[in-house]
Amino acid sequence: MQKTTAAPAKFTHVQCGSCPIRHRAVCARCDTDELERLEETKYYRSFEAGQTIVWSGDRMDFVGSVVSGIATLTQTMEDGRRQMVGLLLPSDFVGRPGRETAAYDVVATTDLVMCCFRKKPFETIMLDTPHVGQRLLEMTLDELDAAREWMLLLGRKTAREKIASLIAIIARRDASLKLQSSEGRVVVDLPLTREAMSEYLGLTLETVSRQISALKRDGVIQIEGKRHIIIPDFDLLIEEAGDDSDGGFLV
Amino acid sequence: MQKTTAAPAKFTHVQCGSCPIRHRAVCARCDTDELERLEETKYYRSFEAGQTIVWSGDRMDFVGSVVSGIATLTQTMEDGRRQMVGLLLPSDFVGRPGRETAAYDVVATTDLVMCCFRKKPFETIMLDTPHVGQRLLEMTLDELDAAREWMLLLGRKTAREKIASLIAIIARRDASLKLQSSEGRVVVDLPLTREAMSEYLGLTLETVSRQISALKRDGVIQIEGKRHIIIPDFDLLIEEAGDDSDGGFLV
DNA sequence: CGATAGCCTTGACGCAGATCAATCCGATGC
DNA sequence: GCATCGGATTGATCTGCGTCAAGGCTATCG
Repeated sequence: MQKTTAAPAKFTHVQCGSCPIRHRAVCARCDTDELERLEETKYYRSFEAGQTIVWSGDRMDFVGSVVSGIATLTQTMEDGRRQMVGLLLPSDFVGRPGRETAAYDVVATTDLVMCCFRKKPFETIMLDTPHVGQRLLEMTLDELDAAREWMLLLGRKTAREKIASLIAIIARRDASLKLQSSEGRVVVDLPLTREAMSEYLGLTLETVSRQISALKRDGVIQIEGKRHIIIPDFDLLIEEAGDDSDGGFLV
Repeated sequence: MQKTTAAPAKFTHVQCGSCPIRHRAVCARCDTDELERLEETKYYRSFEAGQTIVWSGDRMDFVGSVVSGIATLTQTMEDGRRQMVGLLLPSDFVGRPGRETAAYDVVATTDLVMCCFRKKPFETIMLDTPHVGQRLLEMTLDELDAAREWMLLLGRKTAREKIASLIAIIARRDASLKLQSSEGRVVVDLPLTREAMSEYLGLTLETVSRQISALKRDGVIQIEGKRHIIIPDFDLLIEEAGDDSDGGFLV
């Protein structure tokens, strides 16, 4: 057993880059064997596009993070109205330590790979290894900020603004993963169906479709096929989104 | 200097019952002097109804929790549209450790007392004293759940359902503080103006007013004055709220 | 090749909630 | 007493988005 000492090293103990554990790379305080214990319980799971990972209310005995693909968290009312409340892109975390059952439907909207830990051992590690909890707190605070931005969108934005916002959000997340902006012009592949977009935005899918057509007609975006979108002027899109958050492409 | 040992004791080191520190009561691992260091930086602040505590974007060098009164977090778009994104009742926490400036307008909607800590020392304590971070993680996860419930409300509920939901939410929070339910019949004092309610719900204040009148007309609620509400049958209110979450009065 | 299925688009129409405007009610001050 | 002011109510009208319905595009399969 050895202590890792001193300066932040470019060193990732856990190969999967998306886990909260990743943060160890800049933590000089944790024992290797604590992470090793966690490693033991780690496993990967794959899901097909459209597959439901857990239903709201069902037992959920793992936590984990998305390695590749897209998943969504969705709430459903008795009469079937659905609202997406979480969009999980690669590196996002799912699962609440300390909760037995899922609070939302978790659905893979594309083919998906997740990196999972069984919940019990994960909770133990969290208690023993402060920086894991600290990392998780950071991530949760980020989620909360995103949720609040999302609330503004749901409560006050028009359909057109909602669509523009969603495209911008995905473009930004996309770019922060695989840097590809070339001054103003940005390209995105929407990873969501029109229906999924409508569940994200609190609209119907017809309205989503109409507004996308409108943005296209007005030259704010160009479309190839159904999902491939070219944004000639990102600042213009941001303007359409009615966003007061700083308009830069990379925040 | 002494270690607190062994079993969870009914013991609150910090008199203010609302701090994240409160959790120490059931933590056997922290040094008293760590908390004492924190105590040193603790101070109380009072605000008058209507006073803005910080503006979005301004420097915010403290964190803290509400002791008494109500505060709100609100986002504003350039053209003035406003959406509330946080409702802070007694015991709720404000402020993100690690962030320099406020991300939202924080406004006292009633006379308010807050228990504050300067941010820097608080962050230090958080690093040194794991259970404080753990408690904060729990609280943040609760906030996130609340935000997601709120998103369902904003995205999919009708005006009538939104009003019923808000009344139920406040009644529940109220009751969990000062137990006062008497089987079915519940009494609440709304701590918000119609305008604040409209900012919470993503509606106009006229619609709020109309829907409250409608619920009154239909016997779902009774009203004395402007703000004092009697709910003859809480289950009926829950039904009006379209809530799938378990309908019990105390969750 | 045509048939089926999933996803998307477009049109016609109706309604929930926004907007604009007038009035009311209770508290506070002179 | 009356005037003022902030909050709340109520009415009349307008409109953005939902609803219902028809049809198009592309991929997959027989």
